[in-house]
Amino acid sequence: MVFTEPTGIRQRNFKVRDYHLAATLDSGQAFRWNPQGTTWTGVIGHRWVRLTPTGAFILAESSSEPGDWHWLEEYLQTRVDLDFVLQQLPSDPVLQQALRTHRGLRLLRQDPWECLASFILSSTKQITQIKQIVERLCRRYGVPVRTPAREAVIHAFPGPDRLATLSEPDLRALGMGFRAPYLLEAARRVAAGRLDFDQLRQVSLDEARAVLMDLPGVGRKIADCVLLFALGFNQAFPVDVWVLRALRSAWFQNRPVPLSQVVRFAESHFGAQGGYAQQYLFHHMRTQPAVQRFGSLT
DNA sequence: GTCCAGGTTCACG
DNA sequence: CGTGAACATGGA
Repeated sequence: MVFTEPTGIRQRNFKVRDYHLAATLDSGQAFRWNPQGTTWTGVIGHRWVRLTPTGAFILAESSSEPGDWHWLEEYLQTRVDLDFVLQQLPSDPVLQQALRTHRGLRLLRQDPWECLASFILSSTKQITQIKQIVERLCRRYGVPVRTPAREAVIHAFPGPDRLATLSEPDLRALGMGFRAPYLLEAARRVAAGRLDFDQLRQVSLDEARAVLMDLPGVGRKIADCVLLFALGFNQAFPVDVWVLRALRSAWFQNRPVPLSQVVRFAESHFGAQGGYAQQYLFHHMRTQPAVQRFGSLT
């Protein structure tokens, strides 16, 4: 069912099962979604998008010609059978607690360039600050996106070709500090075709990770974020400070285990769909008061 | 004013 | 190879 409103907005209802839109869009995977009540507004590619969960559906609105809407199903991963995925995860009580609490949280499938650039900017930044700096970058260097009447102007994420023309001072002027040269080099490498995301999808996890980690400012954690949130490597398990805390606390009895050992453990222990486990644990750590995070276990 | 943030790099021992 | 400090900036 597709129809057009007088304002030029195209709408479509997507039937979904087990889809927690708020948790998905607000769990630190993507940084450009803003809530107004239960409605979320953002940009996917060059399209303004508004999403509203309504029972068994997600109402999607776009101001640009949406075509068959496949781009949105791909982004939201609405076709993924969540039960099939989650049943592959270990039965550890702590993990199961997080799965129950945030049932319906999904991994998105984002644009690799936007994902890489955003996470280069994420290092030692709070999520609110990451959103701010990404927004500043889009407003300054992204092209305006077609928006419905009365809606605020919004910009697409600037492509690598655009950022590659800038200088380090240009980027530092946006307040990204020591991350500026990292972002610039990434943009240049992608713009020049020396980093090809389509190629990364064809190789093994280890090979793709090595290519990403060859970028300055991209270590294991940021590489795993891109592998998981954009390239479809569901085994990738980014370990940041929050997930590190969760793992040390629940799987290592709070012993000061080295980060490298925790990382090694995580990827083998959580298996082929470990990335989903990681995202549930991360969101759980960030949303639950410390005392009730893991039920009676801590 | 202090502490810390979805880390990475580099210089040590 | 494991550890610790430096790196910019600003929110809480």
